[in-house]
Amino acid sequence: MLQGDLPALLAMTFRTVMDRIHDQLAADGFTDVRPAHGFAFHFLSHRSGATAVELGEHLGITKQAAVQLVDELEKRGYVERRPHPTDRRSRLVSLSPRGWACIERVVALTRKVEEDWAGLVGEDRLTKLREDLVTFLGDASREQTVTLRPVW
Amino acid sequence: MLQGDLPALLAMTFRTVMDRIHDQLAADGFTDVRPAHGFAFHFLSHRSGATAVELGEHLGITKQAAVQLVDELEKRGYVERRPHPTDRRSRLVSLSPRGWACIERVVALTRKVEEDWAGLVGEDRLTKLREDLVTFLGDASREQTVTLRPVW
DNA sequence: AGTAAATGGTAAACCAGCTTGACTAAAGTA
DNA sequence: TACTTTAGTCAAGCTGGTTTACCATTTACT
Repeated sequence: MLQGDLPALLAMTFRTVMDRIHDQLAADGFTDVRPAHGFAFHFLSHRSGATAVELGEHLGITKQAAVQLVDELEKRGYVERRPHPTDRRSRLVSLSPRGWACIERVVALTRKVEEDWAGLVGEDRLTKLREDLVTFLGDASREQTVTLRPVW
Repeated sequence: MLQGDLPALLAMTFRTVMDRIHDQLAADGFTDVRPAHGFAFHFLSHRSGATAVELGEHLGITKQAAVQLVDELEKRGYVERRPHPTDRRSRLVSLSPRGWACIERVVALTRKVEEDWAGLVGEDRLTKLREDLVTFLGDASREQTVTLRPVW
């Protein structure tokens, strides 16, 4: 192991990070969150008060699947729903205190990973790595839509 | 877009590469392959003649799921099965000519991606990027098992 | 050699997380 | 006012896995 082409290395590295964060999250009592939830959290943390349809569009899933996901997150106490102020068909979804606590934990754990990596290769190389990835994505986005979504 | 923490960048970059390879593969007539198949192909290309159980272990799925996957790949002409020479319970799975053609195409497309990336940031930085990822994986493998498997 | 345990594969039921398609009710628009 | 669009619901179905149980063969042990 510990070799292979660049795409494989990217996949393994990402997988490793996800496993690590997932495990530590579980140790902190957040046992019922899947990676897909993380993307929902991230979206909701930036625009608190989104509709299920908007969430679905962002995650690249149907509105039905999005509603189902929100149902689940609501049942587990991570999000809250309230009636839309002007549109009586709609309901606004936002993070609950527990949801905020979870995403803050994820941010902290992510930062810790980056610190560890900086310790291994140095701030300088890590910065360049980040820049390079952004460069690749910028190049790709000329012909493809670049999204942050479940990988496969 | 085109920002975010390092794990998100890794995910987006990987996803972008996979989408690109998947699309180009489809353009070459390999329309019925999923990413998970790629891992099976990679495994089989290195040790031609593996059992379904071994494949399952490598992919991190049950043997039943592995057999199902092989059934599918056989039906689509990517792998062949022959009786195991010494163990009459078992059957050996290996890549068919079409399977080989597919994986060779994947290798070529992957190489093309890496060339494009080298063109964007230079051979030198790309090499360092690769080294850094290997470093991260090496570090992680002290406490976790690092595997090349579906990401989530 | 004889028997028990392990192993490769099969069969069937089930499940999660999505999809498609048809629908209701509210909102926007001509 | 009438038509179209939109947010969400309901129900059925699919995919890619899992669990449980099983058979047949091989391997290990005495």
